[in-house]
Amino acid sequence: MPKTKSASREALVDNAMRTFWKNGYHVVSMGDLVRETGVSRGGIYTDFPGKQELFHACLDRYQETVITSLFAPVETGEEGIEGIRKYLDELLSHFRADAGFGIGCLVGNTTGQIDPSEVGTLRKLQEHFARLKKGFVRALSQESDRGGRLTKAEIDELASFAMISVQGMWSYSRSTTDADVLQKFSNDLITYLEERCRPSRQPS
Amino acid sequence: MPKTKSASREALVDNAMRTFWKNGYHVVSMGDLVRETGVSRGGIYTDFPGKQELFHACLDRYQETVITSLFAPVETGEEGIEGIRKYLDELLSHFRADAGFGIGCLVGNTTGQIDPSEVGTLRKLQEHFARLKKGFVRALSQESDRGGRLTKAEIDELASFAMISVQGMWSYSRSTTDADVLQKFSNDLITYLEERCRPSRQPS
DNA sequence: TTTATATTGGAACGATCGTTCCAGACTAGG
DNA sequence: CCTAGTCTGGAACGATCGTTCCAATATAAA
Repeated sequence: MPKTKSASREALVDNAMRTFWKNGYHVVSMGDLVRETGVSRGGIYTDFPGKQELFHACLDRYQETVITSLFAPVETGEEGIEGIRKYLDELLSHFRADAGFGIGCLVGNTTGQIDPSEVGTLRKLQEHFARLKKGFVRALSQESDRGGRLTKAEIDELASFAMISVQGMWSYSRSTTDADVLQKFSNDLITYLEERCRPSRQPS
Repeated sequence: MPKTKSASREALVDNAMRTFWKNGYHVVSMGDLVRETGVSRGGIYTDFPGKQELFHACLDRYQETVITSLFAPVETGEEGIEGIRKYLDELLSHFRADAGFGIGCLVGNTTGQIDPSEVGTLRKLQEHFARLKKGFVRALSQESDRGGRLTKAEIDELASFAMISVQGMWSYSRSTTDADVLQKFSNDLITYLEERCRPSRQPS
């Protein structure tokens, strides 16, 4: 029983993920996927029951590869807010590498076009946001342990703030070519997080 | 020559706007629009050359009605950051009124599914973001004149930060039913803006 | 009422959608 | 060589898309 799959089959999900990422689920046709992945219609349908299941696999792959890589400084690092800064710097260098309009975040893009009744997709989006928030909680806790005095509730709230703000940054990146604005946004966010974590600040 | 258009024709763009807003441009079919607007196919095509032009009219209507109303405390008020707070409060009450998943911002949702080569649509999105930023610049300038010491560049940067963050808030509102998280986000954003505007804060 | 215009609802068009199917090409082992 | 299993490329399906068209209907002016 020959098991060797062709090279194109190995990259099926990766290439499909990029296509969905750039153009959006509903715009991408099976013909587009055949062209962009180099896999025939028959090949795609032997691996996946349909377009939606392939898309779900792309969302999973997005988590396993893109997010795991980019989010590592926050998710597995030990540097507190500095890890968040490194995460944002990586996002910005990706944007600059595109040299034009960004493609945003696959999950964020999907959020704006999802029917809430598609619970399967919706849950994947929610898991993504929960993952980001958890990472921020982790990094902010490290920072707080280093001398801050934030309560768990305050850390939780601040992590949500960071997650939602970054969501906006990636949404906006799809309609601008100005890397400076995104860079300054990143700087401001880090500034805010640092101020909130520093014990020096005292409300009257 | 009878000029009176039927009541349904008057509301054509309004109802189409809500349908696009909730479900997204590519998901909404002409059949959906006929059902949701109560206007016949023929009627729609006498008023607009096609689906895309109707959508553009919806984006314009969104600016004229929704944004003009919600953004008024920022855009025409004289209350500085307090105007921004009122704007965010209105957004939140709209979200709570939906009692479920929010529908986000029509422009934000479109951002995630637009092909950058559709320059007509893209420019409308950019004009929206520019409008929001301009409003925030206005409100922050009022606040700064009231005793702050921000430079024009700092105000500009802070306005961009607010615009992008709010964008994230609305994107996230489509995948959550938790109004508290959005409320806290709003509070945090206002807190940050106030801190930056207050002259009392001195970097070492 | 008659006449002219506005609007409807639905049939119908070609294009394209997601999906199915399969004859032929390819690959590896005997 | 032959055989068995895998994959391709494209034809073809029914459904639905945006769009066009028009006979029938409703409306308002004369």
